[in-house]
Amino acid sequence: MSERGPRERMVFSAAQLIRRDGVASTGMREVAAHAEAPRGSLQHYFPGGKEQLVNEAVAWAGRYAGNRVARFLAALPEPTPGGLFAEMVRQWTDEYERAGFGGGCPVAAATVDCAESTTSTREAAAAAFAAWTGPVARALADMGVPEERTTDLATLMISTLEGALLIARAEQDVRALTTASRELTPLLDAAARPR
Amino acid sequence: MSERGPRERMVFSAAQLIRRDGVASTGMREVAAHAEAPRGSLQHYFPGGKEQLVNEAVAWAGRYAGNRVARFLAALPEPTPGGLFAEMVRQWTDEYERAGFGGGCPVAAATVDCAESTTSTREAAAAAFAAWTGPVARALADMGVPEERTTDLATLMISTLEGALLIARAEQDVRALTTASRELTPLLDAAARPR
DNA sequence: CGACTCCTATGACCGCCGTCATAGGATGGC
DNA sequence: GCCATCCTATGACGGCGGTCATAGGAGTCG
Repeated sequence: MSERGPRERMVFSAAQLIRRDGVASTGMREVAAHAEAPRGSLQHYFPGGKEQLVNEAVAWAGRYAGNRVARFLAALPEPTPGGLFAEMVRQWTDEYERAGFGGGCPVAAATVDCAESTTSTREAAAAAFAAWTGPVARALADMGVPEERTTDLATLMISTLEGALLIARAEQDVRALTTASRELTPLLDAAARPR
Repeated sequence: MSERGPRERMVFSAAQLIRRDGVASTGMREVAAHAEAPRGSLQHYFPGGKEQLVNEAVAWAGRYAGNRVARFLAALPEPTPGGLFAEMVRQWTDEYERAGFGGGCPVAAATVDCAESTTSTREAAAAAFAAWTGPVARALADMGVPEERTTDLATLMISTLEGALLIARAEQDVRALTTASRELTPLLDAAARPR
């Protein structure tokens, strides 16, 4: 994950811990330890305190998810909406089967924990969802989905994925994820066919 | 909400606070205060501590969601899968437009906050999802959805709803919810038509 | 009246957390 | 050598949280 400076490591570690334990249960000391960064660097790099760190972690996650889209497309021999969604789902089923159900989506965690209490974090989460929805919608457009539906379908895909993630984690079973992919594929592919 | 004994009020209050602030940010003292119950009653009724209280709140939420399904069906002149989903979504859009985006789903909150740290709560969340999926699946069966698809479609509906809830809260906009309803309805209704 | 059970009340303990304050290196330019 | 800047290090503080311990009503039944 590109061993950059301690600052980036801390943001990355924060995202990892948040997606596992939630925002409130993730301590600053814990982030520093996980990043193998000095505790004193926290207040140096993040004078805005935990709020700033969390917001940057959320933003990082949004960018990461958005960037993944291009990689998924590259992996598909023939890009289809259903194929893209299947890849998005597969990223998670792979992780869960390989490493267990330890973590969910950090943006979801931040939303659940901070939506009501911390305005700036809620806004960061909204921005992260936007940074994710945008590339997905553009990809759908490239596949022939009419412009007026690209954003709606992208939102649907991400909604379904996020919800299935929750259920999969609760059940410790990828069932909800594979079901989501299977059931949604026909609808998505139908939207790409010119009518 | 049926002014029952203090015990039930505390469970109900816990669910309300959890869905607003998450599990970790909800204090026991806060629950007692919200329920207008004496603090000492907490350890009396919930000797298992916070874990027990949270688990009961999650279970309560699951039962509540499951029971709602019958009410939604009763409200529909002609029951259809899409109509049921629209009602499920409408419950949330109504709340958000009436009372603001203060709360999400308590089961989602518990999953995000406790899935990795507290096994019993994760199991309670899985049970809550099951208590919700069951009635939905049975309703779909009654509408003519083939048995082998009822559970899958019910899971899809709840996945999509949960994810859209997250996005709606982050954006403070019901857009994701209405989109989910609109885009999923054709797929759901198609499954009810005998082929 | 006494005893017993159920519930309430309150204060104390200990641990964790975010933050602040302060000082100690390190590095690079001059 | 010296200074400025950037980063690191560490201890302390105040607050809050869950839990425990202990005791105080409040009925009820014998």
